[in-house]
Amino acid sequence: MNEPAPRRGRGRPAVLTRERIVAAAIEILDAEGLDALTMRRLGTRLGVAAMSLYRHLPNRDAVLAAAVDHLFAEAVIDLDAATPWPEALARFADSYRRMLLGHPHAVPLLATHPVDIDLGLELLAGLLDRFEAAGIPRQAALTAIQSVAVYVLGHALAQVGTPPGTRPAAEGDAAAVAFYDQWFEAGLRAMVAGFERELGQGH
Amino acid sequence: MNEPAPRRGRGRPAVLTRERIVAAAIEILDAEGLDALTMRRLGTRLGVAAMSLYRHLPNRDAVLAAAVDHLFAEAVIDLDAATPWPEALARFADSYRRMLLGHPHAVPLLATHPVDIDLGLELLAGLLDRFEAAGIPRQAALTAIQSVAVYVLGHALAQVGTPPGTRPAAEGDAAAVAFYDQWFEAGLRAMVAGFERELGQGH
DNA sequence: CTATTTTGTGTACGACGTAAGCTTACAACG
DNA sequence: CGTTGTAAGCTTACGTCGTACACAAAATAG
Repeated sequence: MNEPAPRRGRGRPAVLTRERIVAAAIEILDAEGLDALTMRRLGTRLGVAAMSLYRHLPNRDAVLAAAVDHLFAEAVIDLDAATPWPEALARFADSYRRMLLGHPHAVPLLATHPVDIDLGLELLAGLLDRFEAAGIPRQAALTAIQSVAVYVLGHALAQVGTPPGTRPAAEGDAAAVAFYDQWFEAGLRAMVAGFERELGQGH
Repeated sequence: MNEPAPRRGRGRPAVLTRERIVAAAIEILDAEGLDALTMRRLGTRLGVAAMSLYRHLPNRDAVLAAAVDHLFAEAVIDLDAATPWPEALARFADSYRRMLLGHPHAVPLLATHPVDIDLGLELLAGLLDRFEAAGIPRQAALTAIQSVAVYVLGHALAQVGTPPGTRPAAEGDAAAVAFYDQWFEAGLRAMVAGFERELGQGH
């Protein structure tokens, strides 16, 4: 339906692209937050009327979903084929977390709009391979990966959802960041160690 | 500021209460979802004009925050003083998850609006005691508890955020429910086992 | 030049959150 | 009893949102 065949040539030339729209959406998100990401603002930023966006995406929610997919792609890592799965899993967690903290206003979005499932599997293929190489059944591998992913997302939600004025940050940001870093590491270590014990640590 | 002193007697008698409002909000949430929870609808359901609600709560967000606190209180458990902490932790996770799945439309809300911190600590006091009884430092206990809480929330987000038509549910709901149950158990077991190994399982 | 096709625009509608000022229904006091 | 004070609820109104619909503009194909 949308963006069907780019049958080039005919018709008024497009000043808008799905990609340009998504990029602008993420910029607004990062700069001003989710509430500021309105169709009108997005249009203004692209030098276009709000309604023009609807030629490329069916509604606001589709803009958000596209932004989610784009952001998730930022979290991919490439893994040396020699990396054992527990380390690969931890590296994925770090990378995912880094992406989330790099776009704090987008975290509630990622939490609410699950990434497209096929895209997700594609992006995680390299990680899945590390499990397969250790002879771990695909289902068990997916469980471990998803459990970690879910932990990382939940943790990021807690971190960005707590206005930095509140409790645990006695002083400035540095202390709060350290607090969350340590917490993150501890939970991640526990979970990975638990799976390691259950699945055998490879080869 | 709001609901200051219920200096009874004077003035027009109140047909509205904070509690009645919060209860109605949760009913709407459960029945029709977050988007349906508007001030006008909430007013209608209580037989009152939308603006009347503002006598009791400063704005819509306060309604949501109050609903969050109320829901979280549903998840408390009381623990036998003999329960070892790993079991207590797992029971908390189950209880928390049960509450979340009992209010699927509220899950994104819980994800976005962190529960009031003092209320949270109060509700978790019993659980914290189980760690203290095993001689585990408070900070380590909090890390473990919060890690589990964050995992549970993330998992619930994944479960309720995936429209049941999509991938893993080959048949109906039962299969999907079983899928998520098994995943949940596996991740939880891994994390609790990991903390057990790290903290010692309590003399 | 005309027809066709695609993209962007203008206008309009209904719903939202909520600010401001008004009305209503009580208790207290004379 | 009437008057007054006060808290609760109501009416109206404003600005903003997403988006349906009909139209204008800008290119190519014949």
